[in-house]
Amino acid sequence: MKTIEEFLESKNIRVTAMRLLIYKFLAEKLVAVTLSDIENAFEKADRTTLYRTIKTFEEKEIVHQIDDGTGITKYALCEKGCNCEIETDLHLHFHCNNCNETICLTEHKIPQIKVPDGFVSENVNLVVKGICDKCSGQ
Amino acid sequence: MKTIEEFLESKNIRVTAMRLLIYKFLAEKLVAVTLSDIENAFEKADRTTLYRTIKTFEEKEIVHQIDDGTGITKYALCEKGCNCEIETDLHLHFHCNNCNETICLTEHKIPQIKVPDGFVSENVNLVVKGICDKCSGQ
DNA sequence: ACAATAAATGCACTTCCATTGCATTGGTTA
DNA sequence: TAACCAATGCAATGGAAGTGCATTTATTGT
Repeated sequence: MKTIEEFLESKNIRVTAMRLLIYKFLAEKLVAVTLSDIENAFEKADRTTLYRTIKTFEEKEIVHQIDDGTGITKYALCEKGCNCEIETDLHLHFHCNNCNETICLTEHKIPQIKVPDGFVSENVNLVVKGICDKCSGQ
Repeated sequence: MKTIEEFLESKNIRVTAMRLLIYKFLAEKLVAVTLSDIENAFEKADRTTLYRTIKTFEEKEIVHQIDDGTGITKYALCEKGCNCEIETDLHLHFHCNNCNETICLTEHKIPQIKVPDGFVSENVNLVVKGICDKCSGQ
């Protein structure tokens, strides 16, 4: 078990206090978060720093971006099993219409999608919307 | 074969010059368009009018909205076979990373997606990204 | 045909998120 | 320790979505 510091360094990400905090915040969250979510969690930090930190994490492939159709970009840590750097690795995101949370269903792989002749598929974005387990249990 | 006027009236949409123009514009396009696309096509018209016209078309279910992950909402006319008013009717959208166009693949239905226990699926958004037939033929 | 009514349009404005430029701070390295 | 480069913070911009209100246009009833 590596420390977070070691992990970040192994990904060529310089370790700073802010980055550690943001990484921990993402790690605690089980759902994808927006920039504003992070902003609200760290009122002291500047929005730009958070933005650029996330972008750095994205470039270094420890975070991936999720477009769940709410119009606001969300981000989540890549987990074991998430090979989002491999374009053909496709997993599912679930957006709850009730609590508005978006969850990575890393273990749910997407079936191969057929496209018409002449089309080349490089990437697939699949978002299922509905009611999540927490909300449906109410 | 109904005229456009008759068609709009059958959907309880009042016919105006602007609406006819916008409808024809959408009908000519084989791809989904953004509000800005429409705006550029009709420089005389106000953006608000275009915006509200599209919203009206959407409400009356002759246009559907597409979220292709570019961050900009696109719209396309519903075609025969597109029953987008039925939430379980799901068809595929293809976004070309080369020409940036988004196409409705109405005839390609989405396979049933399994979600974990406790999750209720109401709606699915599936966008395949890659290279379209026109661009791949180059 | 005309007045009353309702819908459509146009203009101005606001909000929200994403993104960039630039100056400053802070950490690394020669 | 000086020089350098990356990270941070502040300010500002841009783009898209959405709203309020006044005006124009169309519809309806008398």
